[in-house]
Order: sequence, then structure tokens, then C-alpha cells
Amino acid sequence: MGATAKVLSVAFGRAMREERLNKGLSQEELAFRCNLDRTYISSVERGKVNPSIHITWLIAVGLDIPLWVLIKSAEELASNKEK
Amino acid sequence: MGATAKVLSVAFGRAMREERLNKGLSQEELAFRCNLDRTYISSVERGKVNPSIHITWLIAVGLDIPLWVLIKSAEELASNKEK
DNA sequence: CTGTGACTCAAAGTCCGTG
DNA sequence: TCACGGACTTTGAGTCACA
Repeated sequence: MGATAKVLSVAFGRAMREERLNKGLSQEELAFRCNLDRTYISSVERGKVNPSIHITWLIAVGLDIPLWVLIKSAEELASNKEK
Repeated sequence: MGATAKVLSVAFGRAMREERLNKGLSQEELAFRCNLDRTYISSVERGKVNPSIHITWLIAVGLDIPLWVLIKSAEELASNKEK
């Protein structure tokens, strides 16, 4: 992954964390709802990994919002971050 | 990947192909714009792979539309397909 | 111009811990 | 409750020859 490659994953992680906190969920609770590992949720939020579209969908379902809404927030965050 | 796991990837492939054809692009041309292999583009369109969020973003950029728009179309296709 | 199987390799993703 | 690490298995990324 090149330098700009991580921009979206980092933004996605931020958007996802924001949404999780809005719902008052812990990483562990979200992990349970998504059927994903607790430590993996953490990695995604910190932008350490580049999740598949299927994983992002699981997360959106766990957060109880459409995936496109999450992606839209992420893209907005990403473009605001561009220097 | 379980049975329902492929639903979104398949829908994403459809949405993406639709958009590509709307722009009058060949898989080869899109592949060039995305810096991806032609055969890989083909796999994504056919829902054979479960692309990462980074890949979907490259494709959206190549198609010159925001990723969330593409995802939104995909989710709509997916929910219409649910029997 | 596109679909497909086979392949290699890096990264995703899980599970065990720690402070 | 979370960040982070090590070790491990599975999957995606990316390319090729051929139909």
C-alpha cells in the first residue's frame, strides 16, 4: 500500500469509531455484533488494516447503518484531511 | 466466505459494470485508469473476489464518481435481490 | 474485448496474551 | 476499555496463458 493508499482506511476507521461511540458501544460489543475479533476492530479503527468490502459491510450492519453512509463520512473526512 | 457474504461483492460488481458501461469504457481502459490488471477488474465485476476498501476506492476514482455512490447502488441492488 | 483456472506472495483476519 | 504484540491460518492482490 502506497502513501495515499491508507487515506481511506484511516478515514474509514475514524468514521466508524465516531459512529460506534455515538451508539455507546464498546469495541468488544461491536465485535460481537459483527462476528469479528475484538483486536481486529481495534486495528480497523486505527487504520492499520485495509478491510475487504465484506468486512466493512459487517461493520456497518453491526453499527446499524447503511454502508454507504459510513463510506460517505469517510470520504468527507479524507478530503478534509488533504493538505 | 459464507453464502450471504458474497451478496455485496456481487452487487458491487454489477453496480461497477453498469457505471463502466455508462461511461463507455472497456475493462481494459478502466484497468489502465485504476492501475489494476484487466483480469482483476473482470473478477471484481463478476463478484468472484471480495475487494478491499482500497481497491473499491481505486475503481471509483477510475470511474470518476465518489465511492459512496457506487456502494449505495450496490446496496440497493443487493436488497432488491433478496428474495 | 472478456472469462477463467492456476499460481505466488503479501496481507487480512483470528486467537493467545500484556500493561 | 483499549492499544499493542507474537504466532498462526486464511484470503485477497496481482499476473499469466488460454479459450
